[in-house]
Amino acid sequence: MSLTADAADRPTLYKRIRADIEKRILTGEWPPGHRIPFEHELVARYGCSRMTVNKALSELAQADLIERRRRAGSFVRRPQHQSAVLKIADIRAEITALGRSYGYELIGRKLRAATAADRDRLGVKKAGKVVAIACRHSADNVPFAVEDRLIDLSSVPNAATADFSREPPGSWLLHHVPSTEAEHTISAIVADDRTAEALDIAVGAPCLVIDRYTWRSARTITAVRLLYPGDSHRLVARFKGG
Amino acid sequence: MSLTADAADRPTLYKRIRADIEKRILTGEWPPGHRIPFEHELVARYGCSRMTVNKALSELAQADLIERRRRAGSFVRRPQHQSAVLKIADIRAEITALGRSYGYELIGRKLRAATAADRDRLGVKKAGKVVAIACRHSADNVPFAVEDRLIDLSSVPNAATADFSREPPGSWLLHHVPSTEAEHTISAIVADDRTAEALDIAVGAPCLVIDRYTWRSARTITAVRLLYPGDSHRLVARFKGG
DNA sequence: TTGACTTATATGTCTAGACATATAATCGTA
DNA sequence: TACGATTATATGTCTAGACATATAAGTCAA
Repeated sequence: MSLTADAADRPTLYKRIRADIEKRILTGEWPPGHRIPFEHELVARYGCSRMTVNKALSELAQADLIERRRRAGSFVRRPQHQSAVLKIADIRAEITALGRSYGYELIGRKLRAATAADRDRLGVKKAGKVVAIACRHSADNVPFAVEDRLIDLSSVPNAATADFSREPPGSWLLHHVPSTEAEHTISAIVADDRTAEALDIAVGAPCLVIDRYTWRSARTITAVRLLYPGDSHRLVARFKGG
Repeated sequence: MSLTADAADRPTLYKRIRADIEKRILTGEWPPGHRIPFEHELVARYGCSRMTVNKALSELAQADLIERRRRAGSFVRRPQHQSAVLKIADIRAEITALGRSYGYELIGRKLRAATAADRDRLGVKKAGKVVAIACRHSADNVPFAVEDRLIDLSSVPNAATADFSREPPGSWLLHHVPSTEAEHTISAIVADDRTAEALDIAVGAPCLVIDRYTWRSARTITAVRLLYPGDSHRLVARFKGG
């Protein structure tokens, strides 16, 4: 009765159930640890089948807002201790998203047998060939970031002949290597002579550093270090809920 | 037949379907844009009901791995342009997770009517009272981060009388204010005299800066700036899939 | 008190249907 | 050719059941 009669064009039922519960959690009405009603109670309250409330609760569980325990019930999870999520975008996308013009410039490219330092950076043990690339990204013709990259040719042989003078290696890899996993490390340094010159900032000025290490099913692909002027560049992360 | 007879103790069917598809996407066998089999085809292939394959596909859609379009089918989504997720943990948790001892020290606390600068920092227009707190976190008795925080008392009146000499304001807020939203900005600066002294580093040394602005349903709660020694502290972000 | 066994129950998964709905494709018409 | 109406179809949601399974709680004996 409540389904078609007075529903008008509200969201679907399971979404409304999910939103109802989410709201109570987010407002603190149901604090962490609180047991939310059993499925059969929600079935009675909303006058629907169990599959419908189950779908709502499953999605809340997937979003880590609640924890479900057999025989015991479903419980509001305690917040993940002020954790947040930061999106590190592709540089070109980042710049164009700001409505600025993107510029790219290859500084240097070398093909060589991996040195001990290279192997260390890539986290591989065996010797092999690598491409080392240095390049610069700019926004509205102002240096935006300098990139220092190593690509493992044993994983990406095509990279040996790729033309990085026009296409940034990041974009190239994105289009030539299927989905990968990556680990980022963010830190801060002060600019040395070379960095200062490349970024057109003062020696000793602060720089934000992003080190990204990328692999694909246990095979190292690439290691890259990005340097941004620390006072002008900012990474923004938003966090919502639980 | 295939369910109980030869299944042994493999994962449940819908999970297996989801994993099968996910694998093909991640290995590149089904590249971005590829149309994955229709539900009724998967029903035939796995010999199950449509609800089962629907559950698998719905979860893949929720994870942004595929896009579902009515009448057209389900398609592999193109990767989210090298975006990543970074967890910014609570400092105490961060330190104890590293197996180091956590130390906390209140440097200063002031209750005052909000100055123009305070209001700007909190993003509020009306005048009101605020608490300004300066404190320091340490790991194994070595300075780990200095914190400079502003709490809006019109949103959190209790904070006026809270004892921040033993409990860090971050933990206190976590326990006294229900779920909030936050925005983080990460940048780099060089240490000035005061910062250098507080962190026991050299003047001019690089520092990682996290500015966090927290609100709750359109009400500002707190604004905090955390300064970390840039060469020793690192934020690590992992990225998987897509 | 402790440990082993039993039972009750909430969640987990699944089915074989149903109708709703957005939209790609087709067809007819101006 | 271009546009508007129609149709076919894949997904979206939902039902009223079913059995599986982990486990909290109760029971009983050592």
